[in-house]
Amino acid sequence: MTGRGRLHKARSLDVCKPVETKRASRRGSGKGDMEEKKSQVLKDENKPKQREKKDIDEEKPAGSVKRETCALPETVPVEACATPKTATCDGKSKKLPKETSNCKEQKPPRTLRQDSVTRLISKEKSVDEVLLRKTLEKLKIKKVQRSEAASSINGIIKNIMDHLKKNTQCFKDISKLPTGSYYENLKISNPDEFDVMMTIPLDRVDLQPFGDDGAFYSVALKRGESSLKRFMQEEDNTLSAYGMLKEFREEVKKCVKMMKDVEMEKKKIGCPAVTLTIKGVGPVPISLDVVLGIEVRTSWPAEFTKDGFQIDDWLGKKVKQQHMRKPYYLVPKHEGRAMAERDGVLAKDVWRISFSHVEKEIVKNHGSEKTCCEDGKIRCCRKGCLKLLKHMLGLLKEEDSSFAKFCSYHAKTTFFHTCCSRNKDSDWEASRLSHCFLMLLEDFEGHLRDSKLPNFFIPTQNLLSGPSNRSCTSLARRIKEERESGFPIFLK
DNA sequence: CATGTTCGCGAGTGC
DNA sequence: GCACTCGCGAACAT
Repeated sequence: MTGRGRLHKARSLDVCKPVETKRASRRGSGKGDMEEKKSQVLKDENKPKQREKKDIDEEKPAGSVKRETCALPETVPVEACATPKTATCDGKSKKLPKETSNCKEQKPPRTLRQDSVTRLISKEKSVDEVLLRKTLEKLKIKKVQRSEAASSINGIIKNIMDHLKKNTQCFKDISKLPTGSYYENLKISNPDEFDVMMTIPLDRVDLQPFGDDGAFYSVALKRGESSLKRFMQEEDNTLSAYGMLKEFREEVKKCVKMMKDVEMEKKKIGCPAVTLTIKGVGPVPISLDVVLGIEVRTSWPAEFTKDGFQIDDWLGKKVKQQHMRKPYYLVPKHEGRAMAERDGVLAKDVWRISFSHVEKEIVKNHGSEKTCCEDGKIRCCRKGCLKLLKHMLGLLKEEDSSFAKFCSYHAKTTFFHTCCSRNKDSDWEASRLSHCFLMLLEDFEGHLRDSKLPNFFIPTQNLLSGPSNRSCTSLARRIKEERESGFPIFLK
């Protein structure tokens, strides 16, 4: 009854989408009556499909071999990887890259002309390509694991929210904003890290830059009643990040104390998160970052992203404006020593702008065309590339502790920059995974060599100011090695 | 590869 | 305001 009405409304909102359903459009590309009949048959059994395909299939080996990619990594000779671009094993039909394989007469050893026959290229699978796909496969999160982790985490979040709403004054208006890689579908390997911002709405604040990198501010409330009054310092009305986070922490602690298998980690200086560790779910402990945040319900001040966030050519001017009209968030985070002082403000009381919500939004909506990655439309490999980069960085960190200061946010930021310079969906076509990944790596190496990686939103902030130049160049060199030798690191 | 599942999420609704 | 349901998309699974 009401269900109908709802459906209607939902549909009518959807103005930009094509009217036809996916199924319809898929069928729309059907060949003819014959085909249509066939497709009915196919539903029952999908064996008989020779007829017209025949000519095309000519060069394929007998159907016996399906695409089993599994044997590959072991069989890939390292030398073969050294010439990734020209190594042309036609991945689809035979999965063995050995040149000795005799199953067919071998192809003429032609070098690929890049642009001439794009058809061919998409058929070709370089050695890299296969390894990368295999690696991505491994990085997938298992359904059961995800399910267990999600229900555990969701329960905890709900508990905390309920507690804050019922038992506190200052945090009673809180809402949750899930962010970070899990919620962006970029998490790899295990669902073992969750980030949830708990946001308090606030209108009308007065920001004063703290330091000169443009990311940190002191926050003064306008006069008037506020449940946050007790966190305000008398003299200047600034809101104490430290005081508020402390209180927040204590409340979360009260509530978490009752939970089995959940522990709270020690406070980390300057860190806006209350980190909870959940054991007993899945093979590894899960860490849940609960981040206190202030939601400021006004458009971003223009100076925030002056010269930054340049997505005009990638996602479009309109999208950019939409984002800038949305609220922004502040989290209790500072750099350096807590008691460092500037203009009468202590570092421990400053806030950093957070753009997690925008990051999430653009990761989910990452195409220059709105339809990118939708069914039946161009699929891209952007996310795949980023996952691979994150994975590689993780592995390199494991093997060399001097890379400890590099983090996945460096990967993500690099990725955003690369998306801006290669901004068309066709630059990222799914079939060109290895090509795209190589580009991304080269970009990353570039940033590392310069020791410069501007925050995507606040370009005055250099995210590589932490790590030493030495470790930057060393990481760059290491990545280059991997890139040029066909990613042996992924074989382990 | 088509089809089925589950989770995340926004919109809508009813209390 | 809030909690709940619904329908859809993304990603995993078969």
